[in-house]
Amino acid sequence: MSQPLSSSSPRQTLQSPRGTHDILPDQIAEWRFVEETFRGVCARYNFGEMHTPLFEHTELFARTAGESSDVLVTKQMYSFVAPDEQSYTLRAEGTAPVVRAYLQHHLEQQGPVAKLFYIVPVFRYEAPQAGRYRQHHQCGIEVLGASGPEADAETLALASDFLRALGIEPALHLNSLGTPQSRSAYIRRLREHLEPQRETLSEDSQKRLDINPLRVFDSKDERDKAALRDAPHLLDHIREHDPESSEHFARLCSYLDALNIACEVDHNLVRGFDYYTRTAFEFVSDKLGAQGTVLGGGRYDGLVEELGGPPTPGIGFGSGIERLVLERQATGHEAPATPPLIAFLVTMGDEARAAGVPLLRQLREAGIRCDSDFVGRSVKAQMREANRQAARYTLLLGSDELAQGTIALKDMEASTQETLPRDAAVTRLQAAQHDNSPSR
RNA sequence: GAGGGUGUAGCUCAUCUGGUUAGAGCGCCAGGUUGUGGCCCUGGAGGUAGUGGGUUCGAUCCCCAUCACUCUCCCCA
Repeated sequence: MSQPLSSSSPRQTLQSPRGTHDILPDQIAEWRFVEETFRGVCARYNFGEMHTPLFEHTELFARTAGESSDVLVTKQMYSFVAPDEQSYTLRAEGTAPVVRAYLQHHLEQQGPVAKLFYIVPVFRYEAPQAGRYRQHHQCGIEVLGASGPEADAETLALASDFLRALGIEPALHLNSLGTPQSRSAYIRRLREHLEPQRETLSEDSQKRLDINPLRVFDSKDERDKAALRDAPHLLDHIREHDPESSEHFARLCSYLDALNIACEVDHNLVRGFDYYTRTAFEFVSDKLGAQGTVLGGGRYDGLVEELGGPPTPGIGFGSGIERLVLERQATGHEAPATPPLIAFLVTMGDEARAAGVPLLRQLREAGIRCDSDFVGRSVKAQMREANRQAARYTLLLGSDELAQGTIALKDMEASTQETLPRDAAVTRLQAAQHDNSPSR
């Protein structure tokens, strides 16, 4: 296809940047459906929608990504220096900006718990792949101020309802990460277990062993899996040494049971950063290849402090809209049809064409969804267009009708046509529009 | 960042081991009706074969590079 120009040929067309995508009119219904479904579920759970800026001070994401992490900070962020010589970064994840706003606007003063949701684009410089893009869109929620497992249950109930409303049922994977204290004790144990087998690990995992041994669990390499086969499980360690987290997990499980939400404990489900605590979960599809996580989240009781706020527990999730759409397509779902075009105006001759301009406006003012030809095509072509647009009715305006102050109204399905006064036609179309409007 | 696959009209694809003006279906436009759609018929527009090099008498077809897409590792949504 056409190529991005390399400076000299101004006539070549540009493409959207790698890993970004346009969403065209024929796909927008599906997107809207996902977004509106999410808004609807959030409304029922009494979450408040919010927007945050597309870019933030780089420091915000640098802090949540952790100084030690080579993941986000080094290469994966879209950072730029503005004319004020400060470094800014395009939203690299959903949670940090919300927490920043929570602190900045003192939402904690409005009550003990803040329940927030958002639908936003997220930018990361990654190698594009199926279900992984450089700009993707996330819908997510954050519950700030509640530490008990009820908040975890609320979060998972909302997530589950959302996915169910979309008609998809990915598997819920659940784990507990304990607290930074119990986790670091566990990491020591894990390191002791893996260190002797160092040579048998994959190259990646040998590095992980030094930086964050927990991450070895992420690996799909058979050698790593073998090394982990009889490694101690984080959850077992927590059960033995972290009674509070253990209790939290047990109660959450019983809530999920009461909510009829099936889940499987996944000992390989881990997170890299210190501010993650206890509950971690992912809804994973088996139809999406390597990027199967359709919704992921967990508890982050240490994050608000990390961002300079008072100790505040938090839990939330993010869900990739692109992946939700892929999953729905993979399971044969289609967005509800958009409301039909009620009327298409066909004009004959210059005079009628001119008269059509105000007539169209009158129809729109009457609430009628209608359209017309804009390139002066033949009547036949205009009729074809009306048919292509699946218009319920065609309005025909020519010199005869013009002279009589009437208009011809053709029912495209029944193929019947009658000539009637303009106002009568408008009234008729209004009724048709009403019948075809989605009942609310 | 590493590795594999792909790249021909708007879309989906042909073009048989490199050989004259690169084809089809769908879509689009127009005609078949002085003012009328869906079906049908006819005609038309639209491609320097992603791009740039190379090999060759000759390349859509072979080689190299580059770009894009795609899949996997990695990571996450």
